[in-house]
Amino acid sequence: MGVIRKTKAVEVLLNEFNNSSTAISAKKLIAELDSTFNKTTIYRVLDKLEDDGILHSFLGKEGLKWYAKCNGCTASEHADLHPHFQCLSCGKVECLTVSVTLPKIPNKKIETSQLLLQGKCEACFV
Amino acid sequence: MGVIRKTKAVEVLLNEFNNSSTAISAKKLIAELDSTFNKTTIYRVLDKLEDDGILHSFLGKEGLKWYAKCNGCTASEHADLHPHFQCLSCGKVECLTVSVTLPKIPNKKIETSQLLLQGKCEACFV
DNA sequence: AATATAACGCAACAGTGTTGCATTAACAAA
DNA sequence: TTTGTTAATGCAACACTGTTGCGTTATATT
Ligand SMILES: [Mn+2]
Ligand SMILES: [Mn+2]
Ligand SMILES: [Zn+2]
Ligand SMILES: [Zn+2]
Repeated sequence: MGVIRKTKAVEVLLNEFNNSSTAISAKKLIAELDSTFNKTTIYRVLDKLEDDGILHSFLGKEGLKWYAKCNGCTASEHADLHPHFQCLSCGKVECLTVSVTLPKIPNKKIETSQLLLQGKCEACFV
Repeated sequence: MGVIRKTKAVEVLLNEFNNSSTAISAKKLIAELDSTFNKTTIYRVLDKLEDDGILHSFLGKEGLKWYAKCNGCTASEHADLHPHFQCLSCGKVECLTVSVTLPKIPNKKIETSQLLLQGKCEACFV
């Protein structure tokens, strides 16, 4: 991939992620930017930014697709093996910087994994 | 919940799970039983069996819904906190009986978690 | 300025799962 | 066994997230 043009949509979406400390769902971006960009454009830009190693994606509750900024990823190597957290009260989703020790599974070759923790974020469980 | 009638659909679906050591996706059940039951019926029976603590569900690759037999769950208490494995070659999905040690997350109250391991099953990585 | 083509908007579609409603079947009571 | 209650079913239409094809527009290069 690569060769990405600096269009309005790319600029606006990158801004969203640079100004956010949390992950953002495609659904929310579409809702917010509905009047500015077609949803197809949003999906395509997110796809491309992921291909280019700028964003990574994962599935949250109900199979919704979430995106967040990558940390030192390139188009050829994605290292988004960290777990994610989703608050069941406010819906906020974050990348966690802790590392998980995966269980040893005999007779299986584990290539990747996804861990989604759910519960209450600091603001919600007081 | 509870008060479940022993209908054909319930019987057939329970049989599917009793004869399978792996998890089964709603998608596959619908494809297989298409000529026998309406997909709505299948979805509803699966829902109900889950409510009654007989099956548990989780999301696999691409957000597809998978079901598997529960082990000592009741309608009031579901303990399906085990991880799941999905083979990226043959698509097979299993419940894993290992226990995961969740990372300690400060300032968050973890209530539940989902760990999906992906890779190659024994039959596929030879 | 002219050109190449990536990115866009739009409409239609794909796939999984849900809902409303009339009909049928399970089960208990008579 | 017959009757009555209502859970379960089939069907069609829908909801929702995400995708595809294609003609048009905008970006970047020459
Ligand atoms: Mn992340
Ligand atoms: Mn399981
Ligand atoms: Zn919260
Ligand atoms: Zn396999």
